Amino acid sequence: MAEIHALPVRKPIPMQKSNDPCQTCTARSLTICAPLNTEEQAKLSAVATSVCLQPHQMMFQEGDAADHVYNITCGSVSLSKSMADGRRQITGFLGPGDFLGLNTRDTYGVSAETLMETRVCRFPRQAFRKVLDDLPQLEHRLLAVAEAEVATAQEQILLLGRKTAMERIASFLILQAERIKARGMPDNPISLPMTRAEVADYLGLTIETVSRCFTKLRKLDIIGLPAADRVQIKQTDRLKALSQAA
Amino acid sequence: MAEIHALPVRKPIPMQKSNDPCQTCTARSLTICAPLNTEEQAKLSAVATSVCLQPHQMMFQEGDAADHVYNITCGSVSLSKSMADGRRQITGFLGPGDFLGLNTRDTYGVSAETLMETRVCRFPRQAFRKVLDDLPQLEHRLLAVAEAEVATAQEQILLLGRKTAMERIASFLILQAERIKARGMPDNPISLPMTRAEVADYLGLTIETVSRCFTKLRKLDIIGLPAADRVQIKQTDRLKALSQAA
DNA sequence: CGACCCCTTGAGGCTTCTCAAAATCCGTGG
DNA sequence: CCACGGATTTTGAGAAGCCTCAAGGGGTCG
Repeated sequence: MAEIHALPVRKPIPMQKSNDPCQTCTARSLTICAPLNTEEQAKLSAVATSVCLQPHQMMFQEGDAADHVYNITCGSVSLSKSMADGRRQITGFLGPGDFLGLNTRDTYGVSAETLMETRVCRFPRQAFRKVLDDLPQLEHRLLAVAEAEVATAQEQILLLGRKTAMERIASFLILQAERIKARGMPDNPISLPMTRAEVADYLGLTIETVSRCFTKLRKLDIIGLPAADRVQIKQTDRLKALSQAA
Repeated sequence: MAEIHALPVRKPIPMQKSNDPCQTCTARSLTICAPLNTEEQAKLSAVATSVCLQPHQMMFQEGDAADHVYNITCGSVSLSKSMADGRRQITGFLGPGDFLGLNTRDTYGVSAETLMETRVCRFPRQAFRKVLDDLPQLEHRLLAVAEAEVATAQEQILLLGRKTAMERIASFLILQAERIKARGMPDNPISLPMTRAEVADYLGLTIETVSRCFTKLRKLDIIGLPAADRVQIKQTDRLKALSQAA
C-alpha cells in the first residue's frame, strides 16, 4: 500500500501570543461542558494563556513532550496519528469547548492541527494539575468529558471496522449536522471546516471515494452541494437509513 | 453486505452471587491501576459485591440501564457494539484490574460479554459515585484510567482506518504479547482467550481473513501455532516490521 | 462413534484503492 | 475585468485486497 495521498509537510510554527481576539471569533469565556463557577474561573484563568492560531498550524505532534493542556475557545482542530510511510488517520475533530492534551503519559499520543483560525486557552501541565488537585468538582467534570470521549471513540471504531464507504459518509454527515446544531450554529446547509482529504483520513477512505459518495448522494437528491465545503441535507430520513444500510 | 458471520444468540443470564472463588482464579484483591490504600479499600468494599460469571455470559447490553460499575478481578471480557443487521465490532478486550461500565450517560454504550469464567467486583452506580465524591484521589486515578482508554482507542482507530489485514494481525499479536507479559502471565507461547470470530470482530476483518493471516505467518516461520488458541512468537522483529509495513 | 463447533482452505466476486486526467475554484497580478 | 497558476475536487478505467460462499479437517463431548 502506497501513501494515501500527498501529505502537506507543515513544520510546527511557534505559537504567537496575542491579546487581540481572532477577528472571526466572537469572545467566549472558558467553558468545560458547563460554565465554570467564579472560583474555578479565577483559579484557571490565573494559569491560562489565551493564544490565537493560524489555519493549518501544528499545535503539537505525536511523541512531543506533553507540556500543555488546551481548551478551544473557537475554531476547529484535528487530532491524528500517522504511520512511518505517511498513512494518516484522523482520530477526531474538536471544536469550541473541547479539551486537548489531556493525557497521563509525558508525551502526546496524537498530533493536533488547526483546521482554521483557532483561539485556545493554554495551561501549563503542572499548573493545570495543581488547580485540579484544588478543585475536585472540576476533576469530576473532566472525568465525564473523558468518558464521553471514550464513547465517541467506540462509535468511530464501529464505523471504521464495520461500515461501508457510503455508510461512513452518511454517518459522518449526520454527526456533523448534530454537532453543529448542538452548538447553535447555522445548520442546513452546514459548512464543513475540513477538506475532502481530512474527511477521508477521518473515515478511513481515500479522497476519491469520499468525492464519489458525495456525488452519489447529490444525484440521489439526498444532499445538496452549493459549494465543496457546504452540505445541505435534503432528506434526513434517507440519509439516516443509509448510515446503517447493509 | 450480509452478516459478518453467524452471531451466537446469547440471552442475558441473571448473574449469580457466589462466595466460592472461581476455581480457575487465584484470589486477587481489588485494584485500580495501583493497589488501593486501606481507607479506599474499606469504603469500596463496603458497597461491592463479588460475582462469578460463566464463559460467554452477557454482563449488560448496549442500551441497558447503566446501573452498575464493574472491576475485573480475573478473567476476560469483550466490549462490543452491534448494528441492526448483525454486524458486530468489538471495541476492546478487558482483563484483571480493568473497569467497565464507567460512563456518564444512564445507558451503557457497549455490550459486555465474558470470554471465559470471570470474577468481578460489582458496585451499584449510585454508591460508587458517593464513594468517589468522598475520595478525590480515587477519582484522580479513574481519570488517568479513562485517559489511557482514550489513547488505546485512538490506536485502534488507526489500525482499523489505515492498516491492512496482515498489519492488523501483526499489531494485535504484539499488543497481546505485551499485555500478557505486563500482567506477569506466561508469554511465548501466549494463550488467546478469544476465538477467531472474536479476533475478526475486533480487527474489522472476517474469520477467514484472520485464519489466512495466521497461516501465512506460520508458513513464514514468524509464529508457531501449537494449538488454535496458542501463539508462539518466533521472530518478534519481523512481526513488528509487518505491523506497519506498507 | 457421531454430532457439533471451530478452524482452515479454496474459488470467485465486489467494494474500494490506485493511477491518471479533466474540471472547478480562488487568489494574484496584469 | 480577465488571464494565469496552484490547489482542490471530480470523474474514469483498471487493479487489488478482502469478503462471500462453499467444502473439508480436527478437536471435544456426549
